[in-house]
Amino acid sequence: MPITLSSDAQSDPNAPVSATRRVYEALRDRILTGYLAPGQRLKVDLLKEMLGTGASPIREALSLLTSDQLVDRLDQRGFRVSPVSVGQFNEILMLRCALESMALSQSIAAADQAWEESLVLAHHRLTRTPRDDVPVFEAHHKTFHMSLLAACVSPILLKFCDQLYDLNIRYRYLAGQSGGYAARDVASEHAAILHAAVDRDTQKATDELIQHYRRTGEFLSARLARL
Amino acid sequence: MPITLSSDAQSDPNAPVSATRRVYEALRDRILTGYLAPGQRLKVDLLKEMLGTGASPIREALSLLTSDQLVDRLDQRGFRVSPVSVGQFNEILMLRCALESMALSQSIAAADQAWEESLVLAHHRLTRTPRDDVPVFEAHHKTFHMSLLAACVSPILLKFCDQLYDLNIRYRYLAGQSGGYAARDVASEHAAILHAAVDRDTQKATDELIQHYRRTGEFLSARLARL
DNA sequence: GGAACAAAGAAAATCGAAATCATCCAGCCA
DNA sequence: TGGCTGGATGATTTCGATTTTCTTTGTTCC
Repeated sequence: MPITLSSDAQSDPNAPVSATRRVYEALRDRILTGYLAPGQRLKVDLLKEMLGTGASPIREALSLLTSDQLVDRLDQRGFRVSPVSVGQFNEILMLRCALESMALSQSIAAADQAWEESLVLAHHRLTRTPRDDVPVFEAHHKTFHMSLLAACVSPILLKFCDQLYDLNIRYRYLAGQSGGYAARDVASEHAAILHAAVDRDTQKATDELIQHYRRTGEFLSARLARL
Repeated sequence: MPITLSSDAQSDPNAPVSATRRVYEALRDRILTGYLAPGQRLKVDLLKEMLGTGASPIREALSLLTSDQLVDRLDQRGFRVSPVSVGQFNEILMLRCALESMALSQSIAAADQAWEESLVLAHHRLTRTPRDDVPVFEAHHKTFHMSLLAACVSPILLKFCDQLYDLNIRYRYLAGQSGGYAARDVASEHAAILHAAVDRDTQKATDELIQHYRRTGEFLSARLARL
């Protein structure tokens, strides 16, 4: 049983959720956490049994994951988990620095009180979650980073950032969670970003954010090189 | 019968192409050209009849188009063509300037002779195509712009640029093709970009490219405001 | 008269089976 | 011996039908 990342809250909790959505989220979790390994073939029959549903929702969910770059569609030859590479890891790092800088600047420029308060809240929850409660910690971590950008008025840019965040998470799981964060003072990096954002200091906030990503990137690179 | 944009050449021309891919390309053309109007509901039964195929390929193609931001999936209530707005048009313009600058810089930095030659070829074909042969002109126009970026070593960035290009095209069709290009000397703008790129003048090339987009953007904005 | 409710109709989502396609291996020919 | 053709097998893709869900309309009750 893979760990779940519990994402994308439904607007109406008791609304009937489609099988496609359930399968989509289940498969995404399994791919991000590495339970489904990079490069692994995704046979529809096996997934049917694994998830207890028919072929149609499976294929639709796989199609959705294709454009998230988490699944490759091999025309007429099925699906597979997208492979990973050091090159792609560096590419994601570069793009996150570039795009999240833009998004954060725009977010701070359009900031209001509600944004500021939800950001503080997200940070508080992050600090209060032990790192070893991986699913909850990861959920709060993503919420914090996305809250930083949330006031940005560019939905497409936000979608790109969200996608890149998810792509990056795979590499964090691949490198192994244990010891990864403990070795650095990540909490103070988060706090520095938070304070700069709350102070509306665009330059400092984007600098701290990029430094945060670069440090994590160097750390993960070293670990990934050993795989 | 909508105009076709004839995209995405198959690697093997006589390979059996899946119904899903056919439907995907057909629907994408119809959405980009405006044959399927923004906001219009996409009933699977109607599309089945229109494209002469079953529900599964239709739904899969619609799922793929969802992540291209050309189709909205309304959970349990079907699909619709993504709506358009002036705000989104400006957002796309902003993002294209930012992302294509990055991609073009990287492309020129990694440029080799093969890239340069395919770029010259793409430009030549563009200049030799009359503007009123819309499908061919549009295909060559996209090929030229993508050729500029083609040496960029960041596939994800290229995918984002490609997606934004397609999103933008919708607005060009919406504003109406006739008179749009004739009113400006677009050909010389393309030539300026080409020469700067061939000269490996990164600064000039990105400047010209951004100016090209901004001028087109202003022109289209004026026309879209009248709709 | 208005609102809540219920039933009928339409549409979407899903399932199970049939058709299509790729792969693999044996047999054959050069 | 090496390469090619041709069928058998397993997987993918697709279709037709069923089930579930949403929407609309008509009704009843305040």
